[in-house]
Amino acid sequence: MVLERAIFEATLADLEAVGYARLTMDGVAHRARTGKTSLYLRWPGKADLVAAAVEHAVADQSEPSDTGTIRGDLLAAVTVIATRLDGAFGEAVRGLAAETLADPERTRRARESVVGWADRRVATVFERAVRRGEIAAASVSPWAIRLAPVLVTHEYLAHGAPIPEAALADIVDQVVLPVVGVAPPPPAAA
Amino acid sequence: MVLERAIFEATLADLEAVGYARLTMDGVAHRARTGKTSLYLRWPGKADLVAAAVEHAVADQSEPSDTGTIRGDLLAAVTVIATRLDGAFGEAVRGLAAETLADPERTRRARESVVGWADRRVATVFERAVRRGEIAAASVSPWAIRLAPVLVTHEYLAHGAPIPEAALADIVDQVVLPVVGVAPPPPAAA
Amino acid sequence: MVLERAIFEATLADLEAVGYARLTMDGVAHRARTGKTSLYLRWPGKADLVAAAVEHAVADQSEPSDTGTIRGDLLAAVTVIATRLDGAFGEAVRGLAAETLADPERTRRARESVVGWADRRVATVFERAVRRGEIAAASVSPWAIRLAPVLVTHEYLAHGAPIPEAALADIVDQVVLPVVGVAPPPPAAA
Amino acid sequence: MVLERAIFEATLADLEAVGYARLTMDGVAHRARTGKTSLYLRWPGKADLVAAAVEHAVADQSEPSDTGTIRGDLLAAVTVIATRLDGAFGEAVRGLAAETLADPERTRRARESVVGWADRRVATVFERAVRRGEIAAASVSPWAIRLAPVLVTHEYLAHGAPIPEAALADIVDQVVLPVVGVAPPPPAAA
DNA sequence: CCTTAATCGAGACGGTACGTCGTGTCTTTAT
DNA sequence: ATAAAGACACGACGTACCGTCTCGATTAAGG
Repeated sequence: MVLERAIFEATLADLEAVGYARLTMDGVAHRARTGKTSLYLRWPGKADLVAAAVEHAVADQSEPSDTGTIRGDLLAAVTVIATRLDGAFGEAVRGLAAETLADPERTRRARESVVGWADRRVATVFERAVRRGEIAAASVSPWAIRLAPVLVTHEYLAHGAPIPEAALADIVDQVVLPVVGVAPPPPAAA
Repeated sequence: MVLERAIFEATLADLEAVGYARLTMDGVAHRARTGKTSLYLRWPGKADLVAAAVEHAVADQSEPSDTGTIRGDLLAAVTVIATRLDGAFGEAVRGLAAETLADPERTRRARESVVGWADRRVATVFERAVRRGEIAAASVSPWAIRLAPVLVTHEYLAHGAPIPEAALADIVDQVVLPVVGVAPPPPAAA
Repeated sequence: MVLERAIFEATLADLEAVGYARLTMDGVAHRARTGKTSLYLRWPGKADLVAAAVEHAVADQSEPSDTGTIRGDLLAAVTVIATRLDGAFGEAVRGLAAETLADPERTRRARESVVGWADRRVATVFERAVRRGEIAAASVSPWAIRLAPVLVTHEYLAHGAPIPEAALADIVDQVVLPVVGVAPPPPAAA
Repeated sequence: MVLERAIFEATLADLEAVGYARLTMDGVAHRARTGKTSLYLRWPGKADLVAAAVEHAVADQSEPSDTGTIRGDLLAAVTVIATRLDGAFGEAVRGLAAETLADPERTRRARESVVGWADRRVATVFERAVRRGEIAAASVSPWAIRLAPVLVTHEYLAHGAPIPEAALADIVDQVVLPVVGVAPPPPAAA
């Protein structure tokens, strides 16, 4: 297991260093001070390795910060997503978009995990807002939850990292808050 | 130019046949009955070629169909997007998400064009709805326009093609219509 | 080493089949049931591969046949040279004449080996003749030894294979024997 | 014809600059300030072009210098041959050894011309020696004539240019003079 | 003098081989 | 048994030339 951890770290480091497209199995093995054998014993290919490394990396979840308002919590959440995308995780997302894992079901799960962890954060934010009485429980649907993760991820795929703060605020104010029935704050005077 | 057209057609055909990941320059050249030289004379690599082929393919725009209501028009629009994604275009989207073109600015433009053409369709739908008085002009923002293309594209990237009709309807009813201030129809009894 | 042997055999077979100019690395690799990588791991290019294959092929030396007279022995020797030239070895000679190996010193050695093995055969013939008392030890110089191999090789380069027997006899009777001080036999009545 | 001359000069210049193996039709055309069309209109390929250029170059024959003795004349002759080989002509010889022209008969003639012009020089030297009474007319055979050109050319092919003067002297003293029945001078004390 | 044909330069084209790189399998050596 | 190390078969990459071709521009000869 210590080997597995070293491989994951090497994978993430290479993702960050050269990106998904130029990441090589040889390179990962070398950085992890092991041989390709050890990689192929565990994962059938590059895409599977990257998927595993990323799932491992997003596993450690801290509680989303509580700012007192749904808007503040959402801004905090999208900021976390945007920050993660600006690194190894983002590169993995690009790779998983393009390539197929050996097992189709595994592919589905890996792609799901790209936004899944972010979904859970947003869901927590919404639950808090319902408890606070800021939004109605009925307005919380899977689509409403997924909205923020998807839009931020798309922004990354289309325009790269880092995502400007203004875009994050727009996503929260012009899309997410209206969908859950909260009036966005008046735009600041330009 | 006749050669260029043949290359584009070969590229799209191969995208459809084997997908982006297994598309090869040799393969495209062979199908277009030309040599690799002619490809590299025009584009520096596979990603650039695919980007050009796709931009060429999405260029021919028909007018979005007018069903009489914003909901009908939106459903028609997302269906067109979903249909395009289930083919060469979709495969190109995957490739462009993962790979970088030779020129960064060109990369940005290519990625923009992935949803740009769909944006224009949705914008037309919204303009009609404003004229009909279904929605307020103020509720039409770039984010509102981009919403449908992004969500459909994400659905494709995450779950593959074809996208179920129910998902398309959900995107329209639960996200887009609320954001532009239209009450969605009551859910049909299951 | 078993792989190396297979590569040499494939190289010689292709030399014989298509000649030096149309021998390709791909072709050799395919015939040897290996990949180009394995070729380039060992030799920097086509010329080096062919040089190595030829040196390997001429390495197995049988004792020059002993006919009892210097003239008979020389005729046997030039016949062996001529026979070798009419095959893979001859094609390699053409290639080595025109192309340069990666390493200049290696080039010199490879070109030397083209006639070197034949020199050694002729030297043995001369030693026997000295022991028999047919020729004086003083008349055996490096130039006298090299004479036959060079003339036969030139005949091949200029007029191709197979070299007519009459030409071989002329080389022995009109050039080599006079140089070592043996009167050639009177020309057969035409 | 002025164009033809320019092409020949460009060919010889490129032979001298980069050697036969790396000479390209594009390169010659560019240096001659013409297009490839003009080359292929006249010669079917690189080997034919080089053969023609070389035949053109060796055409201008000066009378072999008369030093008063056969040995001096022979030394002068082999020096001329060695000098020519150390340049474009030598590179062409390498090419013609390896490659085949479009027309086999043409190939034969081209290869013949490599040593043919030198043969004629040596023949003249021998005629003079016969007139002087240095050698017997009977000892002048085609093989005796060809000996010097072949040995010098081989020395070039095997060891490259420039050929050391000592080797040229050895060829004359140890091989050619003995064959025509002239006792070579005693070796100089080292 | 004009025009009709030929030749030229320039370079795109279809194709073959090059030499390199990465993949995923397999073998070897050493625990 | 498992791990490191790396050789191996394979296939795609992007480049260089080949020999063919098309295309204007220029030149030359003939009406």
